Amino acid sequence: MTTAQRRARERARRQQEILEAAKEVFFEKGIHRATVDDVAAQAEVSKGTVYLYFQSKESILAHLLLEGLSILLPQLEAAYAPQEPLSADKRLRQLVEAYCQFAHTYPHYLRLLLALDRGRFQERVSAEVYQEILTESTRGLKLVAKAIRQGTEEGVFTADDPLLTAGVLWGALNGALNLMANPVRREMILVEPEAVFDATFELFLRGLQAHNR
Amino acid sequence: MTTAQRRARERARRQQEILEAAKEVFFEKGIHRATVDDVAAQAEVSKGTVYLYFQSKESILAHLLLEGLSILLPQLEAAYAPQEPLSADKRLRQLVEAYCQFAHTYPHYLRLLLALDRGRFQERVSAEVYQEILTESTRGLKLVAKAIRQGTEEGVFTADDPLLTAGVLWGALNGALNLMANPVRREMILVEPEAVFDATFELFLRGLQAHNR
Amino acid sequence: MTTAQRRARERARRQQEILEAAKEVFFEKGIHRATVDDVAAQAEVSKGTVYLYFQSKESILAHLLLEGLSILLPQLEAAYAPQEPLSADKRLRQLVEAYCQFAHTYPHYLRLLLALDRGRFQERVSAEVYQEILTESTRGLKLVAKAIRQGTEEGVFTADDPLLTAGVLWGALNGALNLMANPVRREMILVEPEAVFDATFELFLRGLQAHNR
Amino acid sequence: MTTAQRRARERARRQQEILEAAKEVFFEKGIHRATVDDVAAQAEVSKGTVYLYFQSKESILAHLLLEGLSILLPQLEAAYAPQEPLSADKRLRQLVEAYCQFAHTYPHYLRLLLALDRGRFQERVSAEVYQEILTESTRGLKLVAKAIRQGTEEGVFTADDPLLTAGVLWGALNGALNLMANPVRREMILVEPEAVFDATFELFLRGLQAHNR
DNA sequence: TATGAATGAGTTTTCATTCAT
DNA sequence: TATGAATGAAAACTCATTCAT
Repeated sequence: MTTAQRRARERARRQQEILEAAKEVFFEKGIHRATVDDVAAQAEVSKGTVYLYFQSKESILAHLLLEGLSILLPQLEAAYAPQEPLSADKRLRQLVEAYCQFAHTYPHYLRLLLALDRGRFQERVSAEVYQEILTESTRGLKLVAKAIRQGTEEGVFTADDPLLTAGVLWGALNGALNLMANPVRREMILVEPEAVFDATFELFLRGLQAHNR
Repeated sequence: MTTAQRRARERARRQQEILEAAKEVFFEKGIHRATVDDVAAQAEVSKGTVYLYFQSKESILAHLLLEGLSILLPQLEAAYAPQEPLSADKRLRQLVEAYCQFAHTYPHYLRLLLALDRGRFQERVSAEVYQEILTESTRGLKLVAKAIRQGTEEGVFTADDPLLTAGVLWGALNGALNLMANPVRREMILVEPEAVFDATFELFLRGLQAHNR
Repeated sequence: MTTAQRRARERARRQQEILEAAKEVFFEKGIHRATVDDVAAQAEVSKGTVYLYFQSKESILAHLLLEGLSILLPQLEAAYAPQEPLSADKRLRQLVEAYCQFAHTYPHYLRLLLALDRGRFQERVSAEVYQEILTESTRGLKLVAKAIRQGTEEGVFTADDPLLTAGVLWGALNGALNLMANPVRREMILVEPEAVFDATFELFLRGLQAHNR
Repeated sequence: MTTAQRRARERARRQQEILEAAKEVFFEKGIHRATVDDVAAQAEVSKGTVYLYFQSKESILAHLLLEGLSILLPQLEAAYAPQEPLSADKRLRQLVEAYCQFAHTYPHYLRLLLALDRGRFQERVSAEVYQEILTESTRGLKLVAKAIRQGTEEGVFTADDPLLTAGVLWGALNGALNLMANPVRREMILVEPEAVFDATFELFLRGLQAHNR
């Protein structure tokens, strides 16, 4: 039992070490250019060992993604502050601020989240991991939806389908982030990235509040 | 003279054929997985011929992108309808509908546009092509900004910086499209893609119109 | 007849133009890196035309080589000065000086001559051209041999086989030129190229003159 | 420890095997026409494996060159016979004979040495390997220079700059070898290669000994 | 469990040469 | 005679993944 436990802990630690190395390498060289060799070298293990802990390069990516979500979600939950008596407006604002903060503090994780599309995750990743990514992502979205629902119940927001509206906000914010992540498009807009992010939320909020009409 | 003309036409046609083949292949296998070999095979020419018409794989992509823009832009311009006396509201709505229409009719081009980020275009593509992409993209955005400016001048919209606001709309709509393009996220929202797109615009418009406050 | 003549002249002129272009391109980009396309572009003709006048890239090279020889040989002949009453010593010295001069004035042609080995001339070039290269090269060598023979007849040189001795001189001088053409070896010797060339000849001459044992 | 040692030995052996295969292939097809695929096939390993042991095609060449030098140099050193009391004349003769012997026994390595010019070694090869080539080459030349210096000190040779004179000899001998390596030129001289080599040295030696005048 | 050697298909790109017009 | 589009065989190099030890 004890041995089994130590084994499991050892294994988890090693996996974490490799993940840490992958993070460094992926973020520095870019996901495409970084090779599994690079990851192994950075983790100071052999390439074979990497494959002992992860079934594929994509799988490493998926775990990294999960890690990003595991950072983001507590922050969103804290921002939502379920136990405090807060206005829907404030709640939403705090959620968005938390996301903005996350985008700013962990640009690499953000890039991963935004690029979620890319990899052939579904094919190359174990069903559990894929499921977990889905669950975690949804959790975030549901917090937003909950804040919106609160607003509609309090009569300050107008939204028929809170989950859809949360999706709209989520998409719009990501759209803003995506837009400004691209040099071509940045040349088009000519303001700092944050301005677009903020403007997006303000506009969205105004739309949400415009209940008459 | 006639010979030269025919030559030029032949050349243009062949280039178009290859582009068509590339479109097929890129859209079916995905940009990453499709190879120049695939393109050549699809176009029923040799690989060398492909390189006779395009300087690199990225260049093919860029031309495809340009083609997409050359479809989208006239539609946006028609939607804007400069010569007609239209309300800003209507103009904006028509622009967004045109974009939605485009997204629906040419999902492949859309994917290209949304994926613009990827490639290292700037490095692998002739300066002219890159410039053209930038110019064309900007033209679309400026139409949107113009409609918004008209609204502010007419007192129906509130927007300090029309170009920024246009960027917000553009980003938000793309965000919606992106969101729904991803199976993971589609599973999260549980409505059809168009609904998110429409909801995004309606919310944005309401925000724009909420001039008091 | 006249028409045929003009045709022939036209053809010769065109061939010369292409050769000129090839010279420029080969010497600037290096023989390996220069392509037939480059040559055609420089000559302002189509690639097909190049192949109308030369059977292969190697053939162009061979003709260039021939051109180099056609510059070098008159100079060697002038240096030999058959009609003047000259000492063998002087004659030889003049020949070597002429070669040194040529090496200095036409480094590109020299490179071609020294690299004669490289190409698969014999296979890719018409028998006539190959024969001509051989004949021309031999003519130069024979001049040197003649000067040496004169010296042995006058009793100032010791050389059993003048042609062999001429070959030795020729080889030694080329060896010196080759040696100094290479950066690795230049770092080894640490003097200017000309010094090695001159020293080679002086040593050779002394050896030639040391007739008493 | 033992494992590591065996690994290292295994690795060295494999590298040697590939080098052996490369030698065969390069020497048979010529350096230009031989491909890395050929080398891999000859070594009966995959192409990837070749690149596991050598960073580039040029690098293989460099190692081959180094191998040739590692054969030649001990023979030159033995020929110099530092501990024996020998006349400079004899020493030099032995050095040249050793070189001739090498040229005869290892014509392929010789070809590599003579063709050293070609490749862009400096760019494609690790600095260490390049340095080593330079060092080894220089060592041979210095032996020759030392013998010449001994001769000048003993008053039997006349040479202001022994290193330069050694370069002259080295260049002349290589020139002779080069000359006879080429079919075109061999047809010109009409004697066996060795004769030119020997004649070169004899003439050089006589020049060196002609101290009066 | 850990290693790292081995794989080999796959990638983009080049270029001498041919040939229909 | 001149054109230039088309060819397609190479070529060098990469890298995710496997597997014997």
